Amino acid sequence: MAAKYSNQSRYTVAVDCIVFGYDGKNLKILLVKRALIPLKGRWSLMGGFVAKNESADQAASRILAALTGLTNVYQEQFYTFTDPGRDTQERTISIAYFSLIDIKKYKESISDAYQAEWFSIKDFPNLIFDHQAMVKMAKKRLQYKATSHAILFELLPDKFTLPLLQSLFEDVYETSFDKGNFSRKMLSTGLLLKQRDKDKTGSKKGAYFYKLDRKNYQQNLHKILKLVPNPNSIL
Amino acid sequence: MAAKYSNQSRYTVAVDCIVFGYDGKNLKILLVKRALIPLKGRWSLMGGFVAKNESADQAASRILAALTGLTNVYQEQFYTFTDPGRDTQERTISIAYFSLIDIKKYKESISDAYQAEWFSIKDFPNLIFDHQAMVKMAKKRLQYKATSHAILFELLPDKFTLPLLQSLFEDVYETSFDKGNFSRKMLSTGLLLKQRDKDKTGSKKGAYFYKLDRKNYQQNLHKILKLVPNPNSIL
DNA sequence: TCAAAAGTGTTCACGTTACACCCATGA
DNA sequence: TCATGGGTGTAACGTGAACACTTTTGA
Repeated sequence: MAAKYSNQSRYTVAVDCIVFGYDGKNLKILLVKRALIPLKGRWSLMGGFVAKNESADQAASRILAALTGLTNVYQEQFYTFTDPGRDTQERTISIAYFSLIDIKKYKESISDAYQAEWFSIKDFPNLIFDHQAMVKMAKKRLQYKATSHAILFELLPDKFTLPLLQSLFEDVYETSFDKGNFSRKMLSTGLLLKQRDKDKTGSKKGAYFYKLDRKNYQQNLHKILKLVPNPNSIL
Repeated sequence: MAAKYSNQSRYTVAVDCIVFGYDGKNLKILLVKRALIPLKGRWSLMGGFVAKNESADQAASRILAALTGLTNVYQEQFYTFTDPGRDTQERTISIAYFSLIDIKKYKESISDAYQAEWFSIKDFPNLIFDHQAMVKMAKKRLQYKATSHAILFELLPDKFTLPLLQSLFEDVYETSFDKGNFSRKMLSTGLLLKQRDKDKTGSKKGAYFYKLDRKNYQQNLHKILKLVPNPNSIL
């Protein structure tokens, strides 16, 4: 075995996940009741420690899969929280991730091992440690990233309508957009494939379903800037 | 003393700094010869361990100050590297920061304790561990951030000319801009204060110096999107 | 037939681009 | 005086915002 760095402190390293979902009306986050001492039973983000032979990315995937049953989920590391006193039990570094999942898929594959619940991002309970700050930052990052990257689609079902997409954007940016301009802009990206069928639950006329064109998705991602109208006034 | 989390692994936590500078011609990074076993003497990023009673931000400031003598420097945490095998000595998490400094101020206050040298971002030696990946990612983040935030000014002296500013942007984005459009866009931000004197080293006519309006800087930051012409084709 | 939501068309204002042009000055 | 880089003017173009208009269909 190799020698170690001498005289250096070592800390536990955790991963915490802000799991975003969208129920058609509100942007939501998934919270769990903490299973560990201290603060056992309090609401917190889903998290866990980074094990010996895995990276933080792998830990985040493992933890999300344990909670939701889902794999191949959009996840992004966005900030590492290191305040010496942030965890009252012992010094712990936390690498924070946010995840975007289709809330319906979650319901199909939920694990009951954790007491998990969805809360509106606008109204959720007090969280332990610095988890409140994590949520706040995650939302900002999501807003920032989504101005120039087509990631919000990850929150929707495979088939979705333009009005639904618009209401998602409106909720994420807490504003409203002109429907005509919104639909033209989205369609101009070339990322959407129009389906033959319509969703008739929202109106009498019905709105066409669209699917994300996953083939061109990766290639077109870099072309898409300014998906959001008026980002200047928002961010 | 509080109880600890049992059965969890603990790792050393380091900070690595990508220090950017601009000499008037090329974007540069500051590298040092590693002082520690293993790989002692090889080129690497400036780094160090996060001590018991400091945050990673504080560690990054401390480490940068030790190397450059500079405080109050623009620094930004951008990614945490966690691959289990990234450090060959023992498992170490590294929180990476990039810093933007005025290369001339550095020369005034350099510490000789480290064997440090500036290298062009386009041509620098092989680095230890995953430091190569860190530099690559830092450059991308710098490009990304600077499209919408006036941070590149941190690389320039207090007084600078528009042609110099333009050549900096051109070097960062590896492209060229129309000088007329560039100057109008920069001036339209309201961030630049025209000085009475000119820089005559670059031309016979001379170019006016400008200063950053630090008073309105913070207030205007959020208003400025798309400082870079044609970001679509670049990023 | 009418209300309500989906979707289309059109105008106007503005910002960006490309490029021509003028300016200042040291050699 | 002329070459050189600094700086200004401007017409053409494209895009986004606003809003009026048409379409569809269940009640």
